[in-house]
Amino acid sequence: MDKSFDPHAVEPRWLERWEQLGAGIADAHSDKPSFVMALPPPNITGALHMGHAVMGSVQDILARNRRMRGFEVEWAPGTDHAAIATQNVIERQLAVEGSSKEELGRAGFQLRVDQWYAEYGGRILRQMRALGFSLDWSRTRFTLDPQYVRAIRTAFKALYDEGLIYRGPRIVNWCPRCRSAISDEEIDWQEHTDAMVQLRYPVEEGGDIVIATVRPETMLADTGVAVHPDDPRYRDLVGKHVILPLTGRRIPIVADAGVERDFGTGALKVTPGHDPLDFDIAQRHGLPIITAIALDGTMDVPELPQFHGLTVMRARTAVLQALRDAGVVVKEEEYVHEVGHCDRCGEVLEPLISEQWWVTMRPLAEPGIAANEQGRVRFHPRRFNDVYLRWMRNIRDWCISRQIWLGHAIPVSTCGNGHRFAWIEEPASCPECGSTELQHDPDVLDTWFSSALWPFAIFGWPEQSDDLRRFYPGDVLVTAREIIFLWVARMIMTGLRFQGAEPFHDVIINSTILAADGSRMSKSKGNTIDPVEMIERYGADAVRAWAGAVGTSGQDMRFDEDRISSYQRFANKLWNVTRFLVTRLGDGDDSDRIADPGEVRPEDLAPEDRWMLSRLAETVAACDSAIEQYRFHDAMERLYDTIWHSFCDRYVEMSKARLRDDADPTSRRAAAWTAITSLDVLLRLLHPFMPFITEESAQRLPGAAPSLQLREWPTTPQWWQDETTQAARAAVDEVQDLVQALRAARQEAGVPAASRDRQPLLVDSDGALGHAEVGRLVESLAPFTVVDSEPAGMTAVRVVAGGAHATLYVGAAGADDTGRLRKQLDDTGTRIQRLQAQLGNAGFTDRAPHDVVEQARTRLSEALAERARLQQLLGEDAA
RNA sequence: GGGCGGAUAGCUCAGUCGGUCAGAGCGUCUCGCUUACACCGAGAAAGUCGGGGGUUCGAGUCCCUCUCCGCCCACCA
Repeated sequence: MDKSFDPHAVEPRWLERWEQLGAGIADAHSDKPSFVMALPPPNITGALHMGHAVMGSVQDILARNRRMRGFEVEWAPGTDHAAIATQNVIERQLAVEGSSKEELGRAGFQLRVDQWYAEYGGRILRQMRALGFSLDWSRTRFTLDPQYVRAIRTAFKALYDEGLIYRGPRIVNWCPRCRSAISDEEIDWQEHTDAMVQLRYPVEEGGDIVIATVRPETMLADTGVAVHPDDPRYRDLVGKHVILPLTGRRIPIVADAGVERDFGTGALKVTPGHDPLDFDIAQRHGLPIITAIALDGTMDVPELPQFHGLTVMRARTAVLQALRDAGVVVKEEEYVHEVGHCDRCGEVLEPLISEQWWVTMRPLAEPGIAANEQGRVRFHPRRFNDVYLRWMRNIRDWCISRQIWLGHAIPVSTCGNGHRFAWIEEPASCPECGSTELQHDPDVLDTWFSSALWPFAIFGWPEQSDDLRRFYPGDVLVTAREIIFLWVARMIMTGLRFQGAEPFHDVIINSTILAADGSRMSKSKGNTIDPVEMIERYGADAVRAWAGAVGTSGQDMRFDEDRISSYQRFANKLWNVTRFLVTRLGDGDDSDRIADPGEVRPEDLAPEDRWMLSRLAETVAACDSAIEQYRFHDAMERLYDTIWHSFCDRYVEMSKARLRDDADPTSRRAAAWTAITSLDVLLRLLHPFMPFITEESAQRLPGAAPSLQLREWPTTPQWWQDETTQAARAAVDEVQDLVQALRAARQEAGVPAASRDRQPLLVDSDGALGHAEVGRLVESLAPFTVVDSEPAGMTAVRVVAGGAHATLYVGAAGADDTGRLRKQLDDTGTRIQRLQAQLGNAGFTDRAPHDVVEQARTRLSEALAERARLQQLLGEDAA
């Protein structure tokens, strides 16, 4: 075995082995209980980022844990076509090449898209494989697969026929760059500082009214002025008309409760064609809608040639100047507000009127709300339940049409006689009148419409396949906070609508990884971290262990590379303790493998063996509880601590002498059995977190299985926690406390902390183990030689640690231990005082729980014993 | 404007029912290349738990309030 763990030599071997074993492939016909998760399909817009690594690692912890616990685990991978995002990426690429999608044409563009998906889709899947994710690669899906397309059309047609999908002119968030509508959830709000201007509109019947706006250019499309009905300032003006400057249009003043009296001047110009609130007001008052901005984001006002064709920003300046010239500008001031941007391309959105397809959400949301309220779908951390419910309760209709090239065509046609119908297989003629003159709807669907069907579409729906029957509903979803509305909520709604059951019962929101300076990671800032780079640097196990340790708090987490490297060292530690056991216990034939020590009788076990078994039992219980609560960081920390500090630093150190060739055979076999058993249990517990190193180590154990994934999850026999074991556990803990105190005292006495000179040591207390045993264990952990009598010519340094005390002897340096003992006595005294005060308080003894009071009593008696011992030693000095 | 989250050692973070909860890793300092591991070991220093009030026998933990960060939602133009 190599002296240090080399992840890059080991990882490919295991990836191949798992593949050969088909470890991740689920059997739809097995009689095991199933456990199902769908991996959130990454967008094929580039490479993986740290978020994918965290999300996937968290899921793989569960997948491997459940597999070892006897579940038929289906963890389904796939990728998403991400229409707008991908189209933007490719268009940008074309622009760099001096080309464009228009130049390529539809077919040429599609070719380009297919190439892109083939190249990057494959790359993303390979990256996830490199992370060791035990996904079911045999069921890899893509949202553009023919079967998947069928699912989308089936869902669309069902909702359409039910009347839940409709088409209509509404004000939408329009992205002039993507040339498409987007949904409310795809808006990226950013703070802008603009000028708020007040304009004086003359009232036809005399006087005027001053309105406030940050978008003066839209006044060209004003069709009214609105004030609050209860506003005394304007009550007399309601019903009158203003003459709109620049255009000369005569528009009414209306009263609408949607107007905020306290904002601006309390009077609002109504531009229904370019503002959502104004659109609503216009609807309520029957005001006409005028469009002044075209789909490309330029002014569309042919009757005003001085503005026609200008971009919105230029028009803003030009119109404002014209208004100034006309003398209607009353005031201009800076104003900070939120402006919507396209979250795919960053362009400022333009609210405008267009014909779009919509889904009526309310009837779909109701069952989704109930599912959460009744605890059938729960979010972790808990607070996300409220986030989900608030959105669901205020849900609005969903704009699902997009005016782009890439994506799923809306499966609707209109015939020459005006009949419109949805279809699953595109028909040759109109089902109503037989007309063959069919017009295919030009729009495509919002990508999230297809994603919303993921949990059942991947299993073959609408076919009633074996997979669908077996793997729906699933169990757990692990995903990022930012897509709770875009994706999670919609999956719940479609699952309930089309399958009659929620797609999962637990939703784990994983942490968001921020850059080291606390800012968001983003490609534009160039501060993203590629997980593959981290794997190259530290190994996949280290990246995954880190992900497990930080992934489930659901909170923001600053990226900390040092923390990843600490898990690389941990892997190396584990590797080396395995290597140690192999060299000590290797079988003769094959020096790379540990020999089977055979059965061991419990009565042959030494106290430290039982101490270790007791720790193991605790660790298994702690891991189980942590994993069941999705507190993976607890499990990871616990394993790190038990493996490094209990097993390596303590147990193996205490057992080294017994593991030598020349040790007593019975004792040696007991130590070997305990060490091997411990390592075996710990490797199995750790496997979901660090699959590669654990597999590689486990291969060295006697009777190793081809993969840990085929092993059972560890359980512990009752006797690992019985009375004898508990007693041994306490006694050995006490020895360790004594050792620590001895080392500190020795250093204080002037012996370098790391000196290997073995000082003589007189063990004064017997403890539960007896003199000889305590002496043996102390010698195993620290550089002391236990003696029977006080050696001559050396200075005694007395040490008291809880229930134990000993005297060590250092060179005649004249070290004085009374100062230290006095200080210890003082500390014990204050501890006693505090405990006595607490126990003397009736409020405490009466109201605190019994075990807490008992604990305090125990601590007090321990402290009293320690004080007595200290006083005794110091009293001898005085005498 | 409403809501949520965070503020704990120099740094990154744990801390569940209020009762050994003042913790880990990294970093720093001392000392040691002890044949598993220097990707290591032994030890040490280091925190008014953001500020202020309150509840309680007892508060990092519960309540109120303030400050500073971050996020989500929202039709104040």
